[in-house]
Amino acid sequence: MSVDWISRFQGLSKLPERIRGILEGRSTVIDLPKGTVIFGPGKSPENLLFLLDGTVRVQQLAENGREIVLYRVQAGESCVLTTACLLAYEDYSAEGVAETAIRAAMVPRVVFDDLIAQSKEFRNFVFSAYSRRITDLFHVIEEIAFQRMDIRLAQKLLDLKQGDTVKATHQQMAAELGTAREVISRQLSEFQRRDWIKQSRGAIELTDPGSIAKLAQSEAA
Amino acid sequence: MSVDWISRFQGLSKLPERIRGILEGRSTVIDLPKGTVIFGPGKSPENLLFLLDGTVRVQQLAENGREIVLYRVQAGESCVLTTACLLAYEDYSAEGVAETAIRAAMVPRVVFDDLIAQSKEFRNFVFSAYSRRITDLFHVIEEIAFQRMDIRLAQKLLDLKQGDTVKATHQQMAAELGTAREVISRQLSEFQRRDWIKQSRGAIELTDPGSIAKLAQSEAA
DNA sequence: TCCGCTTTGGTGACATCGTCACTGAAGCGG
DNA sequence: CCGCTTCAGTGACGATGTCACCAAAGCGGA
Repeated sequence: MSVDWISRFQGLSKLPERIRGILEGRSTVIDLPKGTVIFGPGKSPENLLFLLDGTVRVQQLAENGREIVLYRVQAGESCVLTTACLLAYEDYSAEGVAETAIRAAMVPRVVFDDLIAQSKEFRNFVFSAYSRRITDLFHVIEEIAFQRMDIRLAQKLLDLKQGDTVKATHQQMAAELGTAREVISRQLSEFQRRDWIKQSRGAIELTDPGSIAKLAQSEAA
Repeated sequence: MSVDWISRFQGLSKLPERIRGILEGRSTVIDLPKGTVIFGPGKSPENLLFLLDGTVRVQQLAENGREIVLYRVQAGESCVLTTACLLAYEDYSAEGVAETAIRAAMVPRVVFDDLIAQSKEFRNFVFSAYSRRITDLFHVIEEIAFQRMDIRLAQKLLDLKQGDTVKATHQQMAAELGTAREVISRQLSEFQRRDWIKQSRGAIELTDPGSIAKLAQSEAA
């Protein structure tokens, strides 16, 4: 499995040749279909993943069926954080789902621990990944607690747009923001009334991204 | 500064003698008065702290003056997480404040990195601390996004009570839960109407902790 | 002791958000 | 075309957040 996937990772480019060798030699590249649950309640993986292609959505489920997206892991990042967490505390309700078909490098825990011990560069990569995630979580908390829903929705639309459309149902947008579907429906109706968007079943076309961006900026930190 | 503070840390008890020696020899025990800002925007410390006595409150400030308590670091835990974060991303608004007078062991970054490299036990301690914090943050997100305010307030009252009273102003309770003072005032009025509490300036006496606990449990995960 | 100031808490009015119940339209497979 | 499921729209109402303002409690100085 000696594919050169390491060079795709910004933070791993400075690894010494020897460490690169270990990481490359003892990892396995795997492909998983869209929708695969990478980790979740009662499903802690034995291996740590480095994401080569695709994205993983990490979300939290509540008892009442509501859910919220915490963050996404993009290609070139690692799932270290949540994975490591699960190893320590098994009893929480966050899960990671392959949002697209994904390709990832799988590294056994022992190898990971070994690399941490041996390479300062690898440590930097890992701790930097943790930091990124934690600041993401801080950001999520700040948004939920203090930001108006219309502004958050505007930001999310810009965040998720591909070209000038967002492919998502109102229910999915609600899950993104941790709110109820009805709230999304009303906000989108209002956006449509202002001619900012055109709605169709399962998709939202941004006809006036400028105005949306203006709203998204209006009180952002 | 060869005080034996390490034995106070549950997770460090299994450290090999050699590692203990390094940690003990290269750390400095310091005392800080109540209210000291340990870290915050534009104030990232050069050293990592292990908290021996007292508690540190980690909170986030929003633009509009609102704030929310993210978690507390108790004696026997380390501030590794947020400290490490700050080293990577300086631009966020969380800060750590000494909630009481505190005593802490200060470890330079280089020593910390060295210990990570050399000791598997130390790595376990650090990663376990990260995991704890991250699950805390997940919990905070879940509470903010999905839980009713009266339930959250009841939980917080039980959490913060010393004896049968909570010493805090309505404003401070609001900051604990990331809400507005008025909301706290109204909820507490309702609790008082039910004879669950007695209010006085800057303090809340829990006269019926049982009923409060019942509410706190009512929909908790 | 009284006065003036700050801090703390109380309240009404209103906007926003979450919940519930229900309706109807859009797609999809027979 | 029919029946089913999924998706979206809506009114009513309770819960929460915001704003403006007031009242009471403490506190320090005259």
